[in-house]
Amino acid sequence: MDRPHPIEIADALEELVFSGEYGDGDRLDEITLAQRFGVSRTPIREALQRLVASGLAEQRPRRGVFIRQPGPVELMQMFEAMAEFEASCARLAASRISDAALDDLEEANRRCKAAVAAGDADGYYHANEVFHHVIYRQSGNAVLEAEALRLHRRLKPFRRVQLRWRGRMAQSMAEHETVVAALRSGDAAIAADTLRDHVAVQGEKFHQLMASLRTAAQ
Amino acid sequence: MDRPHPIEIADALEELVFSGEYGDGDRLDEITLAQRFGVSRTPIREALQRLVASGLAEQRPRRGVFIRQPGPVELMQMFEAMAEFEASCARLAASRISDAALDDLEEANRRCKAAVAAGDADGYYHANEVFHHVIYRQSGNAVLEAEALRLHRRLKPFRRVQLRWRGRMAQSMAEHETVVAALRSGDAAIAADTLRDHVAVQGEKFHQLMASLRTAAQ
DNA sequence: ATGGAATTTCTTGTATACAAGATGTTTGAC
DNA sequence: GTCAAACATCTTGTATACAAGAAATTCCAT
Repeated sequence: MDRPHPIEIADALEELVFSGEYGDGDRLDEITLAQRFGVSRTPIREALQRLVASGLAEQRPRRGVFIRQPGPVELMQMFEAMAEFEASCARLAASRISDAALDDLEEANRRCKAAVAAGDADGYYHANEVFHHVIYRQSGNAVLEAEALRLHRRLKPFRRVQLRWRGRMAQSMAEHETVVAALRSGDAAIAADTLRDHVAVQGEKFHQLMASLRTAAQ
Repeated sequence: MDRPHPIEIADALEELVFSGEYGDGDRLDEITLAQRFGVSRTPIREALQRLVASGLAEQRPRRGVFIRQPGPVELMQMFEAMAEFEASCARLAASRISDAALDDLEEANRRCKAAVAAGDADGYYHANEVFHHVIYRQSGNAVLEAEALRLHRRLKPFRRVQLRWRGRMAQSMAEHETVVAALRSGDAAIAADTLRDHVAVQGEKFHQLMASLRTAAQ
């Protein structure tokens, strides 16, 4: 890009954080970034504030802004909150979802399964994402949808570890189908509870992985 | 203040929006604000970005930032989302709340009732706020708590209209007590459902008010 | 040699100058 | 008189200069 907009810079920085180029506690030097993106400090500072607002970094006055990767505790809380948000979306969607959206969910599930069969990790994640996004949308509540999307996006880098558990995918697919069935029959409670557990399990699995890594490191 | 920090400016602007000095669609002129706060445009721009990030204003490129008061539809969605957040907090709090916090909830209820009896509107709102904040905190989930606080704060100016309904307060208090009882006995479902309805009713009432005002205006 | 204080350097925060786009007005042609 | 185009003005966006506080280094005293 010739003269990147602050919002583009913020997105690029986000990508750098997600891709692991910046780790927890790293300071984002304004001058360095200004040179890197070929702009002055002003738009860089705007982009940094955007990062701070999104919770990806924290600002210490007169010190600078620092990358703030969530620790194990906060991550668990994020997964738990995600589970609650999704449950809420499912609950509301149960009485609002359109037939077309139900078909979309089933289509997404088909693609998920196909991707699993083909060993296509990217395909799986994309289809899985579509599945969840459709439910957010069908909550019929743009505020809730936006919050769910935000947290979902934030947790994206941490969901990948799920792959490590053999057999989890099959169960995951079964849960998806239970959710669709509940939504089709308008059963709000089952849809909500199933989806809540479905997401919460990801948090559990992640927690187990963290624990095992921690143990292995010692 | 001598040289207000951008964050202080943002808070002040927020107050001006909540107090009604700025209405929907008003443009926040950088130069005017700079003179008003006795600083240059730079810290003003930072404060404005903060407002945009919090959803209170929207930025149109090369046009400026404009106050964006939520319309009736978005307000209903915000109340609905708030109800879901509170239900989630209550659900989690049911198995995590401390005895001390339960006492705090009952104390808050006592103050609520006393304020109602004394016709002390401010006292009522403060005690009511404490009640809800304790539940957020006792969810044991800082992420969820932060989201709930954010939305609660955002809806603050719109909750006041509740006063208009006679008899609502007594029912509201009864709902509070049902919630406390459910939390004390660890009944997550009842706590969640009661609190959800408790908040959702506020949205309903608000909607009715909006509709009546709309009708009256024609 | 080590602890501490002063100074130097480096970084953030603020002000101002400049660039570029958007809006509003004036002027001219039909 | 009306429409359109050019121009003037105003506002946002960016760069840079300057101020102020924090960290690091150096220097001195013990």
